[in-house]
Amino acid sequence: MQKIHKILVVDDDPDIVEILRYNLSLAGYEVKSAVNGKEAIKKAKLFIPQIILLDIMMPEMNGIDACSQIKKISSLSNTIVIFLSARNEDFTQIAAFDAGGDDYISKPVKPKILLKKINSILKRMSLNKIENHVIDLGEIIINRNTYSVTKDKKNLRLPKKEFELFYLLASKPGNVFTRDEIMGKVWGPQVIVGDRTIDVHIRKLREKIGDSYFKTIKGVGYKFT
Amino acid sequence: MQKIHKILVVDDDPDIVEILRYNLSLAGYEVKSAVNGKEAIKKAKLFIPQIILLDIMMPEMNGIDACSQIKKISSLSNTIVIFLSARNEDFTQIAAFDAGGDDYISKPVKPKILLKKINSILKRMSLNKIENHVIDLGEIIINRNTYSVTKDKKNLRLPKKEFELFYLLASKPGNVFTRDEIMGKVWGPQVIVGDRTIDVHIRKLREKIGDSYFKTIKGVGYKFT
DNA sequence: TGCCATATTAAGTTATTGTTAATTAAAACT
DNA sequence: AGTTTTAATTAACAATAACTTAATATGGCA
Repeated sequence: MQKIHKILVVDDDPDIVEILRYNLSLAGYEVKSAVNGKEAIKKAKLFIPQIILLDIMMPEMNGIDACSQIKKISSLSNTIVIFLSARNEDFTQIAAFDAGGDDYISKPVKPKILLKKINSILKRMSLNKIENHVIDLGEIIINRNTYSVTKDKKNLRLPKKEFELFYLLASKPGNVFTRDEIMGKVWGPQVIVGDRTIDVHIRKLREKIGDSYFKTIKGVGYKFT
Repeated sequence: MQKIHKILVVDDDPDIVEILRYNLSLAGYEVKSAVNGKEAIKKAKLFIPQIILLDIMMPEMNGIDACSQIKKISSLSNTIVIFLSARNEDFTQIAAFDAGGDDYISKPVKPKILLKKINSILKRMSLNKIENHVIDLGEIIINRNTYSVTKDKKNLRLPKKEFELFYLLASKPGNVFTRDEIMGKVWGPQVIVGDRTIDVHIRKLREKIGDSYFKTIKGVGYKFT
């Protein structure tokens, strides 16, 4: 699964933008650019990059102010801001971090090292996501890739909704999921179904997996143990 | 819930270790140190720090080899390695990233900037974790995620209102909550119930948790101690 | 001592969930 | 496309757990 990562390069110096664009594109990234803070914010909102490389000294709006704004945008909460700047005074660097910046690299930028750094950041970001869609609880194994549940070495097939519900509950054993949470995650934010729908699905799970695994917390929700 | 983060400082120069230890400790981190790669691996396994600050040139085992080893240890999969080195050649930096390093900072290290950087890394790391609504009072643990109360290692289940009431009182041990406050927070601003209702719930808590924990302040309210 | 706030118990009430079966919707097969 | 099969949802009612209240008792404090 080779995901194409997106990078927004922000610098008022077209030469630097070009150098970065060239190197990053060559490395397989999707690159867009902006020439000042204002434009950066506008483009970031649309582009939703994983990484923003942000110069500090720019006309219209400087990088630090831009970063402060960007960090407030919820759709960009997973975006990393890396400052690139020739200004190496301590106070500038500190201001950069205070504005919510994730890293600070001094110019001149060495493309090879920048690439390594970006690579390591992206690696770490995707590590945090659960790649493995398998929940192994010893006697019960839930496999999302095959949509199957194995209990005591016997395989059983669950219909979609039942599976999703089971998968959700089993993702955090012991944790209570409210009906609203379940509704939102299994049925989606739009769908509205009757009150008893969840109950019935729980009932089927209790039938198939075992009564004792599913606990009702009245007035709150359900949990799997 | 102010979590104490752990940092392992690895450098063969005792002066540098001292400077870092001083600054990091002052900033509230728990610091341990090692003088070479071998020792670093051994201590990291036991200490499980969030961050390892790793010098490159050291006797016994250099930082790059140490990092390679560390990155293979599954209990340290959430640990970030930041290289600190005076060797600023490109190939050393690249080797550092290839060894799985997460960042590279050139010496001399400026403590203030290092702290900012560590701060930003930790902030990003803890963003991924779910908030834990847990009140830990030693012998009693109240967990809102699981809606369960553990007393003397025994688990007991409380119905919703009882749980909410207990959770509220235990959120500030020793603090008196007026009946109005309790009403508002447990029952909500709309709901109006009789005066005895609270008493009854307190009674049930005293039954289940222990008489002595719940003190009545006549004419005022209740407190948990 | 007598008042008033709180305790206690049990009974009554409500809210929430469980269950079964029937209905509708969606897939899977000819 | 039409039929069969399977899944999802809803409806109706039952069961139960949780909550509230009423009635009465207790206890602290002026």
